[in-house]
Amino acid sequence: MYERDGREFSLSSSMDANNSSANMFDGSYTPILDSPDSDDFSNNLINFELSDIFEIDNWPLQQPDPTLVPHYSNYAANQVVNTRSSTTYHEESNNNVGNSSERREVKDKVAFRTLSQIEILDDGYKWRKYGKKMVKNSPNPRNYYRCSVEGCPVKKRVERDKEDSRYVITTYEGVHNHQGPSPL
DNA sequence: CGTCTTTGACCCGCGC
DNA sequence: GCGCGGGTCAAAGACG
Repeated sequence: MYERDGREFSLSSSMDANNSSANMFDGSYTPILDSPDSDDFSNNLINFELSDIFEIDNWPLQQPDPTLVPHYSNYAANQVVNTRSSTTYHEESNNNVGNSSERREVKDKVAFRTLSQIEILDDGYKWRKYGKKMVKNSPNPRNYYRCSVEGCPVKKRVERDKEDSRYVITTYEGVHNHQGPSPL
């Protein structure tokens, strides 16, 4: 359970969709629209709003392309990554050691900061959690997920913004090597 | 019974 | 070399 503003609510993964107590989320999905332009695509909002794409470390900060916002709001990570890959930061493996360079050639990273009360935002892919760490200078843990599809290199990190825990920061790394957000 | 989560241990890079 | 912080592994447990 997660507590905020005196209320408490549960954190759910897509795996919990058949949880009989699903209606504990009543009222939690209300989109918060802080941009008047967002009305056009507010119907696409599921249970969060993309607030911005933000700079991590020394990534170049880019303004979100307004035409892509509907994609963002659907949290279709593959579309976002693919769309931005040509202009976005590419991590290069300068430290190639031996033959380890194959899996580390170029990775696309994209980070979202979303206003959401739940942390596990269903982006259509199936994720397997493989780690959880407390991060320094933040009261919130960071969760590590890998795409469940065998051989798919995509990972994501999910944590709450230490500055404002109403926000969830999700960082995707890599590109799915399989089709479709519903591989199973 | 297979799949996924949990959680402490382990690894590794980096700064001192 | 050592400690710290971030990321990952993997055994054990939970769960459907």
